Amino acid sequence: MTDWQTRLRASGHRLTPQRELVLAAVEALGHATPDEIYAEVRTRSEAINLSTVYRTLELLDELGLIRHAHLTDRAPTYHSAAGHEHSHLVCRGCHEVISIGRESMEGALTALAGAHGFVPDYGHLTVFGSCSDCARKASE
Amino acid sequence: MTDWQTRLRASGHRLTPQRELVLAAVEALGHATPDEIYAEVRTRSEAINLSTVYRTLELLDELGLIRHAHLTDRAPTYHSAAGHEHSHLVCRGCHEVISIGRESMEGALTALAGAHGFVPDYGHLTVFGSCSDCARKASE
DNA sequence: GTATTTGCAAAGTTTTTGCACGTGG
DNA sequence: CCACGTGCAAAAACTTTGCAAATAC
Repeated sequence: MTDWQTRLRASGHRLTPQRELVLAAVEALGHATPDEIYAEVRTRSEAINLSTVYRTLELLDELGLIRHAHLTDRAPTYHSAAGHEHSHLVCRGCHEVISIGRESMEGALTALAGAHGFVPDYGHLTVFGSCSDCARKASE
Repeated sequence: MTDWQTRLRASGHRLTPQRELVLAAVEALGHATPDEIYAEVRTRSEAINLSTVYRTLELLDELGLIRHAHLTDRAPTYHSAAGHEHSHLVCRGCHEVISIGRESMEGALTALAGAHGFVPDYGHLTVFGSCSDCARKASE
């Protein structure tokens, strides 16, 4: 039995095809909105509804099997929690997304956060700004 | 003529009572959602519509007269750009908001961001996590 | 068998848009 | 005057919810 199956059962939830499909779609897509995940699942099977996608994402997020971050000012995006935990730098100009390993971001923020007794959620952290190209264009 | 009036005119926009009211409400409220700003303005005058609040907030944000950040997973909140630029630490447990001066956050992130040629928007940055109280409760 | 989960449809929330009227410069 | 801005109402985008039928275990 794989880890996600174990975790679902251990928390008193059931293994359903829909949950497996949603989890697979999130892992396949990298960073995706609920709508994109729904579309991806639909290409593989008709057997799912958008509300189920929302409910499933919420559940998988609670269980820590996936994570979400806010890569735009609007929709949340979900990604696998299987890989390394990471933060994001997002360019407002070109929407480039740079992933930063947790260790790097933790190294940068630990002292500041610690001074306030605060424990950051690195996997959820998104820093908006400008990438080098867009910063250069803006200053010209 | 005050600064905000100058900036509006200089960018080819007009001085209207609605814009003055929205700006005053944002400065009075600290951190507020569009809805809260609308409610605040309504207590002072009937002469405004919710769509105008949205359009005005967008304009004032573009002009740099106000700023917005995401203090919850949902609604954006607007605040004055007149005070010192700052980032936020937000506790997921109790929703406490800790403001961090730009200099402190910049000190923490400069090296990391610079390594990627990235220029962070400190005034928009929100770090979610747990405050000391909630972190302690969670670990018990 | 039965408690959980899903599909469906409907409603809720938040934000945007088109257009005629109003108004600042 | 007249281009810009506003109110209004409608729609769009996104998410949640109630309930009966389906299903994991």
